This record gives sequence, C-alpha cells and structure tokens, in this order.
Amino acid sequence: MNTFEKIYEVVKMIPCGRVASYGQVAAYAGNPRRSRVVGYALHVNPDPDAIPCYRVVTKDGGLSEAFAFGGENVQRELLLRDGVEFTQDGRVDMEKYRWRPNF
DNA sequence: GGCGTGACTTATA
DNA sequence: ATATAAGCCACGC
Repeated sequence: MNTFEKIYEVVKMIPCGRVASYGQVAAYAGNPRRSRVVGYALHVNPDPDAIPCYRVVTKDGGLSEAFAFGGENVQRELLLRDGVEFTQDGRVDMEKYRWRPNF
C-alpha cells in the first residue's frame, strides 16, 4: 500500500467526535515524519466524502493556516457538529478530543 | 532522475 | 519565546 493510501485509511478510520494531528496520522501511516505527505494527501483530497480532512489538525490542535477546503469557519462548524469543542484560543482540546485508538 | 514547493513535526540554538 | 535545519513523500517542471 502506498503512503497516500495508508494516510487515507488512517484518516478515514478517525471516529466521530475525535480529531487527529498530522503527526498522529503520519505515525499510524508508518512514520511520524510523513506529516508533510499527510497534508498533501488531504490537499488533493480525492474523496472528501470519506476523508474528513477537517478532523485533521496540527499538533497544537489548531487548524493549519493554509487550510482551505471550504474555509476555516466551515471547519469549526463541522467539528462542532461532531461534538468537538473549541478552546478560547480557537484550538481543539487535544487532551479530550485527540484521537486515541487505544482508548 | 533532479530541484523546488508544500495542509507538518521535531530538534537545536 | 522565535528562527533555522533536517527529515519524509508526492507533484510539477
């Protein structure tokens, strides 16, 4: 399986109400240094219907500055719709909403 | 195949 | 705290 497909698989396996960081996805894709490829993979986003790129955030739980699949505002709505709350800093509470496959 | 770029992360100064 | 370097992989030229 190519790195891209692995990334897609990982992103698709993110449950509702949870968010994962690029590094996390990259780590589960095989190597945490693939975070860049994760960004590119979501950038091309061949299947946005199965690949909720809005559930992928930076390590700080914040959205990428270049995030523009529809608008940062849209992302906030989608995450809120999934039950994810935002902190006053406009970031996701990674301690509570970070994707935890082991948990 | 090389080079530059990019939705990132980590390490070092 | 910011700045810089390196690492990884895919795409376009």
